[in-house]
Amino acid sequence: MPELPEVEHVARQLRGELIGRTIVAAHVIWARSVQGMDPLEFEERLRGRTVTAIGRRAKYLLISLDDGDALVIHRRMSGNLILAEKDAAAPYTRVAFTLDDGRQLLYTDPRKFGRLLLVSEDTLEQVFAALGPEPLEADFTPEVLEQQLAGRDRAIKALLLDQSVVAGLGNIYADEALFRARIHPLRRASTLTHDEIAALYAGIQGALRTGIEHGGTTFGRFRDVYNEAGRNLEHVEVYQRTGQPCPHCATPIERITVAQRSTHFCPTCQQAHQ
DNA sequence: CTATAAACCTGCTGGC
DNA sequence: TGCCAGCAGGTTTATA
Repeated sequence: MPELPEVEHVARQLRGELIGRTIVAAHVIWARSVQGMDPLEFEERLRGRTVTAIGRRAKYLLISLDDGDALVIHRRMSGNLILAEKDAAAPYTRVAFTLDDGRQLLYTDPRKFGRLLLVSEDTLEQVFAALGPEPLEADFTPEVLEQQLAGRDRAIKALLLDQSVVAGLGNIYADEALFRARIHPLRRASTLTHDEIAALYAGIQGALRTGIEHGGTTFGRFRDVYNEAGRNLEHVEVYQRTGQPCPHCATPIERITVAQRSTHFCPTCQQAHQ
């Protein structure tokens, strides 16, 4: 669920709420939500730490701490970070942090797929080693995208979901980016023209920026730090709009399966062969 | 390199 | 109304 825009939105909210706050206590309720460390050690190392910065890499949220460690959170399918009052409870809370102002930061996750890691700053590089370029950073250019796709013979939709090709796209924004670029999701990457890749580049950035602008896309469970849904669903053009008219040509949107993921596209605007 | 399946989990939806 | 199969935004690992 949380793709780059949803993580970015929450990162921006937390930046205003968490920097300078001290974690008075951490409480792990579902042990497997903590990766690579005993939950007791996780709780101990977090106690008394002050938040110095909030960052994001791909779909990972980073909470930097005053001892040089970073709390890294990947919410996978159903994780949410919610700010709550002192004694408030949220359903499916897996890890709870008590802050020095009395409030709590609750990690909720019905499906238990999400993971929290506590790592030293110099270990971060390893955690992110397999990630491709950050699509909204200045060093991501159409040329970089072209290079990432060069010689690849897979369906373009599958490659957009591959975090080592471009980091941060998920099923929603991959479909949206392809629609914006008018590229059929099953096109082999190696058949894309220079111009099509340029259009795809613009589509990726446009879809992500629109998502961030509207506080992320809530389809199902995504909530922000204030437990509010994202507003981007009404700005989505093809995702989950099977049978509805294409916003560009009114042809009904179709749904197929690509790389085992539901995929939505306009059969008129996104032709299999240009 | 590519493709596919399964695993990790629970909740929701649609069909009967 | 009740039950059950199938599906869900992600990633990793195994197998072919």
